[in-house]
Amino acid sequence: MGTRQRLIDTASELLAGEGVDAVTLRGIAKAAGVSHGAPLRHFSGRAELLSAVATRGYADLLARRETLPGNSPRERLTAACHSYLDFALANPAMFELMFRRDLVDADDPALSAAASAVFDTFAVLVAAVPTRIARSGADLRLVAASLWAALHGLAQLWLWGGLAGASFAPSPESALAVTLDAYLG
Amino acid sequence: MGTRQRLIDTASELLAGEGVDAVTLRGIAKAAGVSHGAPLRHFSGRAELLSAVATRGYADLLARRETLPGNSPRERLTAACHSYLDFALANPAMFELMFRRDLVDADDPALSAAASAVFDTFAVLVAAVPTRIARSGADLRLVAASLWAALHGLAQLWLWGGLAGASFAPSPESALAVTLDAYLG
DNA sequence: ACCCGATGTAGACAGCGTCTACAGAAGTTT
DNA sequence: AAACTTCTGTAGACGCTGTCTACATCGGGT
Repeated sequence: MGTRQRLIDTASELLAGEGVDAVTLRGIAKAAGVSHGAPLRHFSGRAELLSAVATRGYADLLARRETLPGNSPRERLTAACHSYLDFALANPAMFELMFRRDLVDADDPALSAAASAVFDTFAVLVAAVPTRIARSGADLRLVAASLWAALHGLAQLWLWGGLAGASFAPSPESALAVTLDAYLG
Repeated sequence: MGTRQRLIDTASELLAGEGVDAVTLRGIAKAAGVSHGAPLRHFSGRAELLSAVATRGYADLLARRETLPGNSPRERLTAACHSYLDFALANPAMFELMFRRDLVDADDPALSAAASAVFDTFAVLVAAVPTRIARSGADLRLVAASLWAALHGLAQLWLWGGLAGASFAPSPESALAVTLDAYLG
């Protein structure tokens, strides 16, 4: 296995184990057993290495779409929504990295392709379900974007800690149920 | 005006003008005309200073709720939703700071109070509107959280750049319209 | 008049990303 | 086979960051 791939693997493990702050070039290099300057032989800088990590994150997220349970399009869509939230809650650091513009090279073609693929497959799932909103004549891509944003905000706010507030303590699933009801009910 | 307040003001201007990366203790100190160690006389560290800045951000966001146009509760709710999105798009750096756990002290009581106030007033607005979902018997606080998350995700994804993708270029307003239709339609 | 806490300054330290100089290994060309 | 070039890794340096400490200064209370 080449050093480049080991750096990506090590960075992924470090990310999952220690959080996004621990993913430093020097820390990755040390964890991978190379000198602090070695990563720059394989990546132009930190952003490029983290982009490779984030790209794998999008790929993992997309892989969950391959085996969605459910017989009807509607069931598969709700399964996809659950899988998005599950991914974020199970891999909070990776999820954060994937949407941190300052840590990642937004112009990386592999990264944006992986991100687009995630959205595109989601849009396909949405288009297959005759939602109430779709019947109103709205652009289906727009509906998909809106629902995706709702999911994303749910994951983000939950990880942020704002939805576990004081007097009322909902579970992520219950909030998701309300969201899905709004769009699909 | 005390040095402490000037530091907060300078940091806010720096944040709005140069982005979240530019908000460094040393940069703020220089822009405020004091030595690099002076901020530590007024704040325990960077997180505490940025928490004060973010707290003002939540206060500004809340202030927009004071003068919402619209005669009916429903109109005021949609106005509040628009104002949330407008705030995020008009103050992207502040919006990012407000939800960056790593930059801010989550245990700061003033900060969490300001954040809670924003959500609470929103929940009040939601409770005043007889949405289709509310009629289904769901917890109104849960509905408010779900709608807030949808708004938040819309703002976040738009600033991230993911919603302005390739073949279809929606405006934030059109996406918001779909979201509002899902919850209120 | 004395003291002491509050405020600000300057210097130091470790850690960070990145650049450069250098060394060896590997492969290619002549 | 020899020479040269490219790839890969190391070590050190630089400027930046947040934070800590030592020192000066100033203002009010005893």
